[in-house]
Amino acid sequence: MPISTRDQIVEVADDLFYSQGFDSTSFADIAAGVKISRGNFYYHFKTKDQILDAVIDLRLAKTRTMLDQWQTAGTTPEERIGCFIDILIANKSKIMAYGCPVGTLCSELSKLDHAAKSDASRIFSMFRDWLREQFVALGRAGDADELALHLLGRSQGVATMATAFRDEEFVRNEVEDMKGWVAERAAECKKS
Amino acid sequence: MPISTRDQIVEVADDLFYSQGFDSTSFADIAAGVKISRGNFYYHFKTKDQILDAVIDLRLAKTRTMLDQWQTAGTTPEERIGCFIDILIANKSKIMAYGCPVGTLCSELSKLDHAAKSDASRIFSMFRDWLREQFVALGRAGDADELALHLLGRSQGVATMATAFRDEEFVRNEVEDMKGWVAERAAECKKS
DNA sequence: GTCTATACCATGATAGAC
DNA sequence: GTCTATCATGGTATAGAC
Repeated sequence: MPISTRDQIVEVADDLFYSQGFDSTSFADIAAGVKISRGNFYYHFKTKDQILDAVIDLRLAKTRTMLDQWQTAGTTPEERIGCFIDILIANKSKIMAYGCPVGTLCSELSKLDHAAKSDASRIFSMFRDWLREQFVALGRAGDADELALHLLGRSQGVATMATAFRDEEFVRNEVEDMKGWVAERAAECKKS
Repeated sequence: MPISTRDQIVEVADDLFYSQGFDSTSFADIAAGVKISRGNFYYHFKTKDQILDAVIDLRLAKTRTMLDQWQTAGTTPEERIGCFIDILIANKSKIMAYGCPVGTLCSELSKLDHAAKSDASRIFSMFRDWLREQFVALGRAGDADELALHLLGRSQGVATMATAFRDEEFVRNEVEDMKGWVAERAAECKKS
């Protein structure tokens, strides 16, 4: 089954919104990426905001798929949380160039005071909810959400610093430190 | 002494680049903020990049002043590091709306692949160097730079999450946690 | 569903009067 | 140093032929 033009547009827009930012990506950029005319473009999407909505939906779906994969990839909650932490390594190059796709989109939409900013933060919520479940499974039902937010925040911080300093060693160190932190939370729990 | 038009332009541009982003702030926006015509504007700055350079210089100077104040405001390294952590509380409202001025500018300029992106990261370096000195003074000469980067990263993560979730309690919790972390680093040191 | 052509506006930037 | 007037470009968006 060939990929529909609409889906191609959303895929290209997804990439460009990440690498160039939402505001500075023009319809012409996207049309050129899909190799269609601008007129054809408008047949599929009437406004730029509609493309943004579609891109956010795509990212939500991709995130869902990824979380489901991690759910089966790891045999313990600690391993599954490790899958989350490891995306900083797996996507290192892109993160050093463009930051975290979720964090930078949320920040940009906040500055633009864009209507879709709460939709974008739902991608974060998806990670947050999944991480919270993992911490609950780890036996930390009491502070699972707090721990989830903390870890999400730390990964964001690493991404921002990686973009500013382009320091691979820092990323690796922080990833190890975060994994150690998770192990400590797990150990604290068994103790009590 | 009245403030020069040039300085007013840079001050207004600084605010707007923070609240709206660099790319989506137009010359018209800045001119309107200073209440001058666009023609007058071009007398002072020929290109948008020149204003960005001036804004980055202003932010470097403001950061320098702030760091010098903290240097005398705190009597111990731990207290001085506390001053850094407390900006998350002091600027909470703006951070929830627009993120960290340094982090979001670096991220935006990276996506735009702008020539000034390395200049912007020099603001981060200024914080990093100052924090490193504090950790050295705390007796952590061996891993001072690593600890400085870690703390800088954590503050960035808190800022990004604060923008996405607008959760004041999260910010307060993280601030307390970061201060506890600094106290632990100090204690580890006295022990050995 | 895809194209060309085009309207319209905001923006970065310039020229020249005062 | 400040203004008005103006230009060129590029971006969003629409109309209509194929």
